[in-house]
Amino acid sequence: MTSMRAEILESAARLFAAHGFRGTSLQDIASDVGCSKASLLYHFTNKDAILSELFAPVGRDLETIQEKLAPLEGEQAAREAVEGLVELALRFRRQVKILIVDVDDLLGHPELPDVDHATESLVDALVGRAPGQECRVAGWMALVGIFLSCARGVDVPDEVMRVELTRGALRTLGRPTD
Amino acid sequence: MTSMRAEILESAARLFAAHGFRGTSLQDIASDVGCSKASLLYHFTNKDAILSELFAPVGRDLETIQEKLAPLEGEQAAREAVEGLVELALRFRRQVKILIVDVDDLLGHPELPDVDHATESLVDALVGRAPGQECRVAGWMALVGIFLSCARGVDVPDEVMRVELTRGALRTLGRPTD
DNA sequence: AACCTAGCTGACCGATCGGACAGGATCTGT
DNA sequence: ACAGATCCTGTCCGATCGGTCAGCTAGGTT
Repeated sequence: MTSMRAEILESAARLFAAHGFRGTSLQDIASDVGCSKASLLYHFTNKDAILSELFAPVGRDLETIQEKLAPLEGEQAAREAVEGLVELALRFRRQVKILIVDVDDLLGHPELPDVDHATESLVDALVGRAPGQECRVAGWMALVGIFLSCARGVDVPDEVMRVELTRGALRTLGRPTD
Repeated sequence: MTSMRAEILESAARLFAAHGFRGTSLQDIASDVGCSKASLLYHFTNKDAILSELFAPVGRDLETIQEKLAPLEGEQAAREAVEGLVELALRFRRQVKILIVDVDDLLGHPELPDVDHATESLVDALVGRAPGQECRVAGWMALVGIFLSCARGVDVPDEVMRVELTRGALRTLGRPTD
């Protein structure tokens, strides 16, 4: 049997995905795991800590992407940023197994790493160099769409999805796919 | 001064946008309006009714789009569907003034018109005819992105946005823009 | 004056929330 | 056998939730 902590995280991720963070009570998680609510609060200091731990890798990955992106310029930067975000989205889906549902609710959560700001910086870096405001909006669409697609748990093999998302995002950004 | 009902709807829309449906209490709305919580429940039967009224036009518009889409085929259908959704998104932003934040939370709400199913049908009709599954995912991205862009309140003039979104969505769908 | 109605409110309700805490159960090292 | 640590739970708490209800107030009708 896996550890209690892991089970809690797994259940929490699934329930947060299904009903949102605010829509999932500690009792809901405890019932799903099959333990008491107090047991949750033994392993995690509070409800926010559960969410925080689920999102920790996301914050780190976003930082890594930004660091890799910083010295680059132009089309290469855009391409790498998109691929980085796709990578992140895929890992999000495979490993952490949390499916973002009420995205903005989560992003605005004070306990989380500053995903919102990090993403905005990426988008600025990504589409700021593209001609006009058109690509800015389209870029937002694509990037938010990437996360949302993963959030909806679109049932597509990872490899296929990777290519699709990368191409789709680049296409939306007004760049040729190859 | 505008009517009490209108003020409640306006405040509710703004607060739902800022903190989500579950994240906004009746007391929050009442404080924002400057009336008592009981007054809200005099004008609306319950909290769900407020949300329901805010979303009513969306359900009607989606039905209209579907009806117009039904007899069409191929590329024309895709184009019209996208434009219809853009139209909807713009009206969403201008008139209703509600900014969808926790999208899936709202879409899954039992009191709402079946926006989720309607949207899915549209996406199926829209990208089902495109070659392969690639466009399916990309289509999802684009459409969800359209709503999300409006949800984020991207500050772009309507006319510009309309063109951008239409082009962006069509481009993501793998169709030429003109 | 008397009455009715629409709009609104304070007080209250049961349910549920996140969280605190003391203590039971089990295991390990001595 | 004993002690300590680890893991887990039942119980309780204050706060807040959505919602109910009796009643207040002001304006119009008779």
